[in-house]
Amino acid sequence: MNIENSIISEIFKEISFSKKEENLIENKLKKLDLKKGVTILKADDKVLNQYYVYNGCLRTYFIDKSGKEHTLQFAINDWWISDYTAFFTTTKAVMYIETIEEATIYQISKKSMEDLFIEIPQLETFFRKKMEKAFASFQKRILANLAQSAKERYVSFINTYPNIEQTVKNYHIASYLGITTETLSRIRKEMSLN
Amino acid sequence: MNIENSIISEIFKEISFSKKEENLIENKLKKLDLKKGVTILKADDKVLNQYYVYNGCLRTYFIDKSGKEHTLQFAINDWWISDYTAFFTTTKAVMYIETIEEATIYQISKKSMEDLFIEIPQLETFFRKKMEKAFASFQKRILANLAQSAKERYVSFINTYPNIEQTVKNYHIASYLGITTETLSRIRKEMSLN
DNA sequence: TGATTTTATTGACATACATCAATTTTCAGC
DNA sequence: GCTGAAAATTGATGTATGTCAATAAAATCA
Repeated sequence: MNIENSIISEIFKEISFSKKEENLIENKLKKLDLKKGVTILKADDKVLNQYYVYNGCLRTYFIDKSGKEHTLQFAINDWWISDYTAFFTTTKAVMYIETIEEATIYQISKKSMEDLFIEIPQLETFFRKKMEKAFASFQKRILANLAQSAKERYVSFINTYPNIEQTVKNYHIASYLGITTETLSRIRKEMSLN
Repeated sequence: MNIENSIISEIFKEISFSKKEENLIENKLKKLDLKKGVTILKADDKVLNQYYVYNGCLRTYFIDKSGKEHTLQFAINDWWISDYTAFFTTTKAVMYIETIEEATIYQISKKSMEDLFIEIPQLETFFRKKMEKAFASFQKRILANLAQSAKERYVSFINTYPNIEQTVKNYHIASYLGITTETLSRIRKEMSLN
């Protein structure tokens, strides 16, 4: 088993492929080694790819009309990342994607995915299930925004991503939670007192 | 073509089925005629089904620990509705679903869907694409909550659902936008002055 | 290691929105 | 059309979080 095949079985660990299928997939994946602070997608770009994070950390963010950044998602090992709205609807990106630390990712194009879905139907099921999970986590996030205070959201954030504070800046977390860095700082202080 | 088949071609209008396939689907769908104010799903219920809204209006909402309701979604003609997080993960509901006005809906179970996906692969594609759209609208909603004021969110709400104000109560809209009815009332007043 | 830049913290004050209580308006059922 | 209940509005006031400015701490790099 060569390196690429072991990656394939790592990415799609739920599925076992024939040698032929593995080769098919292998030809569609492109490995990218990225330094910290690299932007791989900008607003208005065409969104042709999604990315599998092998290691490192990336984030997607949105810049609103007043110039403020809002983090939609962090992606670490074994997560998929893209501007999915644009990716699915074949419209232009509204999001930016950047590496927060050095990262190795695998790129796959929409076209390749559609081809693969025809050749290997289990892949469609695989991505449908990934989508279902991502959908569920977005739902949870919407409910959290509606029902919880900034402090409560911060607490569930650090429970959900226990090690992420070593990697990401406070202003990334604040922009994910929908608060300012000052407010986050005050919440952290208050928590450290109790 | 009997009544049921015309419903099937209405629900799955993008797909053309063989007679045999139509019969397969027909046997999995159950029609429900519901009065206004009927709850079809409660928190802690097992979520075995999703529902296609033929007409009328429903909403899914969440009750937080302080007893407040938060509307996640409205569903009108040609929308699918369920507590998807629970539906996908086969866990218990956290959401409630109720009719806001008289409605006709079609129920399909998770088990039936899985069976149908094997028999009719285009159905898996159909639902994957529905899921992608729903995912995109959730993403939009998260970004709106992060980036927009209550007034801006209200304006985009009435643009997205232009006729819904005739059907739903202000407190439904407020609970969808994450504000109180009083604040919504003040926003409406302010808008009527300009 | 020290210099410089980036990030985080703190304080004073502003503001959007919530809360509570009192009306007013709308709606449903008779 | 009348009556009571539900929904919406309004006013007074409270609070969580934002904004702006200053400083402190941490990270980067020559």
